[in-house]
Amino acid sequence: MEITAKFTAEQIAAAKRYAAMTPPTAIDPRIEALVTDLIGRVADKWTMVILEILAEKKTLRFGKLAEAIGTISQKMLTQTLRTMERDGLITREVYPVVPPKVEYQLTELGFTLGTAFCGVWVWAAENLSRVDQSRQAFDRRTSEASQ
Amino acid sequence: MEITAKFTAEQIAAAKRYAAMTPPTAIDPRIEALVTDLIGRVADKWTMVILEILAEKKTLRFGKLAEAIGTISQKMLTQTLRTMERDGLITREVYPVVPPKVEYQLTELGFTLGTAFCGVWVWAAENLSRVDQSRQAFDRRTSEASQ
DNA sequence: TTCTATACTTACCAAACGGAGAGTGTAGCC
DNA sequence: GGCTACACTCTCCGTTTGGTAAGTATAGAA
Repeated sequence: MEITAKFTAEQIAAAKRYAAMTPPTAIDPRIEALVTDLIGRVADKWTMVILEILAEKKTLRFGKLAEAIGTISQKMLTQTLRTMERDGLITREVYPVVPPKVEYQLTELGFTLGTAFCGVWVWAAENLSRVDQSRQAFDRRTSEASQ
Repeated sequence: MEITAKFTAEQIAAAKRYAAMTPPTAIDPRIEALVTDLIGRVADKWTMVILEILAEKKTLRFGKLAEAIGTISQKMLTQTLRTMERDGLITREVYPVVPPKVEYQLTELGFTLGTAFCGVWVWAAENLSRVDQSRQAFDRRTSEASQ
């Protein structure tokens, strides 16, 4: 699988270890709510993309990051980076020069989150065509049904 | 401006191993876009919760599912379930009785996705307090800075 | 003096999200 | 005849999201 080249063998092994664990049952609902909330914030499109790019490129300036992502607006990039910094996923180093220079890096926390997401990424890559086929079949069924 | 938190020697070593093991790879951007898109759709709050509940309870009717989730609106539940069915994550079995009876189950695809997400779930549970501390520190820093 | 580079920041606006609440269909019970 | 159960389905409407475009700050080059 091509996509797995993005991750180290180590990361993939870690993801598989996680995956082998049975999902936790009976959990304190307050904790559960917090975890769900955290996942909700962390699991958005741009956060994942940035996590992935920074895992690969190590250190990037704002502009280079924007370039690497390709389609993101400045506003969203700033916003996402700020949130990630607040959550402790990345570090933001400002050089007091003109024109400004700011470098972003993953923290260890960000790195481990990337590792955890690795499992989802691999799943998505492996099952892309299956999902696609399922969607097509579904759409065919529903359009027939509506006639 | 605050400057970076430093990595431990261990983390730096890990990062170096990681760097050594990860040659820059070129992935078909179309595949990448599709995967990102797929993850984006699949990684939303309700999908994850439903995945989790169905993994545990195996088979549930619409009403019981709503009850198990607790806070979801009918509209969102219907919508999320329909999308998941389209993506091949769940099956929807309709019994032609009155009043209606509909049962939902995970497919194998849905089950494996739940498994993949388990890693993120575990990460979130393990790092909840670290993220929380990071946020508090960040908020303290920024409120100081704005005075 | 004017222009350039860079990382934002702000204002504005359209689209999407998502909740509340009412409506739908119908077999069987009272 | 009227009521109930269940799984939707639809409408209205406030909130959130996210894009575009313009503005900010300032050292150094031309």
